[in-house]
Amino acid sequence: MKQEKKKINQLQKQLPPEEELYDLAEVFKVFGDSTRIKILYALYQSELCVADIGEVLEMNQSAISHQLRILKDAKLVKSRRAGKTIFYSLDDDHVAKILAIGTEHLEERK
Amino acid sequence: MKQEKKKINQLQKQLPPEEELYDLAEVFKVFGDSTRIKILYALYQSELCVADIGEVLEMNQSAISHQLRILKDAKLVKSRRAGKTIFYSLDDDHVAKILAIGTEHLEERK
DNA sequence: TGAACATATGAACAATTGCTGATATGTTCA
DNA sequence: TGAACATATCAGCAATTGTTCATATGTTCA
Repeated sequence: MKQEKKKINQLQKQLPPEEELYDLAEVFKVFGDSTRIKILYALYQSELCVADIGEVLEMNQSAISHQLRILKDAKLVKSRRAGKTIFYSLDDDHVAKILAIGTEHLEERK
Repeated sequence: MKQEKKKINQLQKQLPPEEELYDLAEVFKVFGDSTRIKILYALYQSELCVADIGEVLEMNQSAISHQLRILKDAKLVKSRRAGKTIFYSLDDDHVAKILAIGTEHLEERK
């Protein structure tokens, strides 16, 4: 009993802080939607404006805009304005890495 | 215009197949919940039974069981029975890798 | 300035999700 | 076998999420 409690306590202490785990889950949540995954893959090929992404995914402008906002808040994409148009691109190379490992996992479990 | 259409078409073709992208999103969705992230981190330290996980996370048995089912379906954890008890552990090393890269991403965007 | 265009945002709705409490399944051992 | 224990599953609820439609914001150029 005593030993058991001790073990539980040890494990609890070894967990990263609550807030960090929460943030980590938040990042993955952003990857956890196929529309956003598609956007990320499209941007992996090339910088694109909102309208183009919409055409590639065959979805309306508003839906894309909403998802881009979420991706941007998560720092997965960045944007630059060129006149009326806003171009989006991947923010850092972690994005590609995460996609790659996810794919690897899928491959292996086949 | 013609060029534009062509570019869109190219991008569409370069995207991985719909189903693959969907599956990829499904995997990340599993990582996208803090309860499951906690379970994965706990299991990263040591193989654990359902009751112990419940104590570490301070959550009831039913909730843990449900999440373990989801993790198992996604092949992120595996289980072995020892009498009445069922021990869970991480299924493959991708899990740890994915957690690590996620954390890296969080670090850098601070 | 104001019309045209590109994008962002807000409200609303349907669908999905995580948790709870109750109960079912499976295992041990007296 | 049956009581005790460990885990799994089910139904139901509250909360969250993705999309749509309507509208707002921001930019260009005549």
